[in-house]
Amino acid sequence: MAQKTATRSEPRKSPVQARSTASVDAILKATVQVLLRVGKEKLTTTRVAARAGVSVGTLYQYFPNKSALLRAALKLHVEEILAEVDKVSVAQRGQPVEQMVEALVVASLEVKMRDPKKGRALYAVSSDVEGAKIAADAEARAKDALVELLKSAPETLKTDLQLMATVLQSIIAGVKRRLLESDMPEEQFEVMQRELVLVVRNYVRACVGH
Amino acid sequence: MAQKTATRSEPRKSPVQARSTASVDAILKATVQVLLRVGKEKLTTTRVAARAGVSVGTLYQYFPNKSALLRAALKLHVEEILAEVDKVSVAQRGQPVEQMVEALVVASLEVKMRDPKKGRALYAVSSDVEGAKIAADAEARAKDALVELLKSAPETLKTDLQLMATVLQSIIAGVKRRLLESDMPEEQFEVMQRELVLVVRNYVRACVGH
DNA sequence: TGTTTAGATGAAGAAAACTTCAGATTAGGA
DNA sequence: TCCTAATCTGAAGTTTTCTTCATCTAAACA
Repeated sequence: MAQKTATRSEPRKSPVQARSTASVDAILKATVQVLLRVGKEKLTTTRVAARAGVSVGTLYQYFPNKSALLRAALKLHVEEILAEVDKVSVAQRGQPVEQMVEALVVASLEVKMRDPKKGRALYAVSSDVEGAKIAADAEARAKDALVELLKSAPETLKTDLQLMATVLQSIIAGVKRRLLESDMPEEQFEVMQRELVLVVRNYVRACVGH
Repeated sequence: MAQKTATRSEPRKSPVQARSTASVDAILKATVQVLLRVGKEKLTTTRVAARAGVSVGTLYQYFPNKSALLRAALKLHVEEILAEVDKVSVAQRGQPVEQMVEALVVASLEVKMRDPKKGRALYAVSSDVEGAKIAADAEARAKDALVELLKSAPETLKTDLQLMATVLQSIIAGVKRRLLESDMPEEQFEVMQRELVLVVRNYVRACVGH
């Protein structure tokens, strides 16, 4: 008996020629655009294909189904952000903790705010079970990186680093989301950022064994 | 030409007899249960009706469409939580700020953690455009309440109260979400809560004009 | 230039839900 | 008890979207 719930996840075919790579890129880009314009509910594979300037068939050549397409788009976005924040992590290695977390805050908010609409659109996708897994995975990796970063600090931290990292992540994510959801003016953004910096500085200061 | 996109939002009919009220309640309860068991993607009106022990027709008598049904369920949940947190707000009126925010943190986390699965299930719904509006609305009201609460504090706060309230909300929400999404053991929960209390205490302390 | 392989197409089939409505049931009052 | 209004039922119509596949086009290469 053939398995009924096949639902493959892997791409159906790997692009080898240039034009196919272009197609995949266009499709992924179009996915975000459609998500932005009509929302997840009314996103259809046909619509995505049309926007990408290809036919549905082409889409299905690279993505086994709609769900996989959305997941791919989400993953791409998440990885991009992760890479940016990682960059900051590397740059801050060995610096004083307070400076570290300030840089982290600035970088985290900046990245998200560069394209708030994209963030919001993809955020809807991540609420699916599959999407949540991707987001959780990225968060876990980011946390590991943060722990390593904290380890490199000159100060002795009396709080458990795992815990600290989780708290910092949660706090930053909370503010990030708030900024995303309420599209506030640029000025409000900076005020919030300053405030968040204050919060995390105070927090890590409290974690330093004197 | 008749408008094609009617999509009414209001209930189709108001319950007047006891049995219809019971039906509505059952349907709303069933919605959450189905959401929990099969997720938003596979939630169908028929399935909800079946679980509620009524027929689809009955469901459509009170909810014009699936979307309205989900919205109603979300609203109910949000209002319940809001009411609980409001209760704490009233109780803390006039207390020192640090105590206030501690109570707020405890209450916020406690309420959400009482039924984490329900929270997570409904959270998926709120990512829809309509759902986001409901959540945002509730958050705005909660913020107003928080501002009032802060006003009643004996200390003089040098930071703008609107800003403070927003920051506090964002931070608490961030941790709340983290706790919801990663179902951690009870012990981890308490550690996080303690840490969050530390964070908000430090923050409000910094906001007090000495 | 001819052959082979990768890639693209889109009409059509299949599946899944939503939503309606005409008729059956039940409750409450006269 | 009988009548009316409220409520319930669920099969069937409608719509929507996913997904496939036989066929066509373009690229690579000898």
